[in-house]
Amino acid sequence: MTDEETRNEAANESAAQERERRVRERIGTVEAEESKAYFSRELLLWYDRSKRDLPWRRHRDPYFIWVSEIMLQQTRVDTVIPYFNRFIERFPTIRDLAEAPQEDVVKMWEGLGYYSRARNLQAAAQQIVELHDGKMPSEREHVFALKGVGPYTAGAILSIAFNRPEPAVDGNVMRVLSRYFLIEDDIAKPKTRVAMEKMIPELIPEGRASDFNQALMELGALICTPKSPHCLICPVMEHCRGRIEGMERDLPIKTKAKKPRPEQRLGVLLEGSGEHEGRVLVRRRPKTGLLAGMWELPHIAAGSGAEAGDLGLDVAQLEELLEDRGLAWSPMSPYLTAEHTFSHIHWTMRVLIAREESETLAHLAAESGVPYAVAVPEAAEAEDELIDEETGEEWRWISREDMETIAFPNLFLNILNRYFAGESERE
DNA sequence: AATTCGGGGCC
DNA sequence: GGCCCAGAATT
Repeated sequence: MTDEETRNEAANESAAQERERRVRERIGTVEAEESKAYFSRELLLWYDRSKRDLPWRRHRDPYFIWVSEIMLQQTRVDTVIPYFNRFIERFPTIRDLAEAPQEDVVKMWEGLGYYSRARNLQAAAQQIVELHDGKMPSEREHVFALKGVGPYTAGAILSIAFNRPEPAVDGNVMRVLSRYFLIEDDIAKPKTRVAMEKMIPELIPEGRASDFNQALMELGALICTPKSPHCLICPVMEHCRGRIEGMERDLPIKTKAKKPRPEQRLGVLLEGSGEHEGRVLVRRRPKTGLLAGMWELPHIAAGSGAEAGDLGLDVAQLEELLEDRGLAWSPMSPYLTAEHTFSHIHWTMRVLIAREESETLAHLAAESGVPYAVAVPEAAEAEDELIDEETGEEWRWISREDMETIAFPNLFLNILNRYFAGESERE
């Protein structure tokens, strides 16, 4: 074999390898394309026969879609359904929502959590009335400009209500995509969501954006569930790389959240007497921060640092809070202890109970040396309502009937409902 | 990019 | 008891 022949041979060889590489690449591409087309096709077929009958799916009213999507943020479908029905009954149109008192809107949200969602929802309704004649806009920038509407919700409204081929990537979608395409990026990172949003438009079949995005989430909710996905009945299991590689239980990859920091709180349920008979003292939280603007029983941060565990010091501090309001009361006794976990804080709430004493009785008791009248306010100007315009903090004596109009977070809602129901559970 | 916003259901 | 959920706003 001459040198030239050898070179030709080598050239042919490398050309053949090159052809084969291209063929493989093409097959890979074809497989990838078929895998995508298969995914979209089978997912839609499955959705058409399996979709749930949900209240907001009975009409394609952008207002209903919008309200449902806000409620569904970090919240399960089963939890949302009764809230959605009550909300739409109370506020049937965007204009009704825009014109309602804010307390009514928050009251309808009571127990759902993330209460800024309710305030933002109403603020956005007012935006829509002012800027869009009370009708939900269908342009991306206008939808995105609404308060409380981020990348997911904007995409959900545009695709579900207006059938626009926009991505609506939530936790469900990231879980499904990470398994089907075996994507090992950390879904806790924003850039992973952005990358997945880029994948969506080419997966959406022509004219089926609304159904496709809902189908993706429906699959995540019903089949491709977090812990043990139901691969055997999954409509796209044949080409799911996560399942094929045996990785379905390891995906998606998500860095762990920190656990909530513990906080001890000491609260008081003060029963009114005299003109406050049958009422209970409550306080409205500042309009920013945790549980902003919600009502609660008065409470303080208890035992931190060196004084941890010294209930006496905590009680003294709690009493000072009431004295500042010009109040007097009979001795406090343990009432109950409740736990409550937020996403970033864990409360252990000890609640004491006491009965209001009129100023006169308190004075008399003090003068006569009766031991249980523990506080005599110097400047007793106990008004029924005290409002701090600066912070939004407010105090009020409320009756059982007031429970129907002012909004409490679940922790206090449960305590007060039990109290007004007449149960007397003591520690 | 990290933290702050609730609450409940499930394993 | 940890994890997750049809996330957005703020820092």
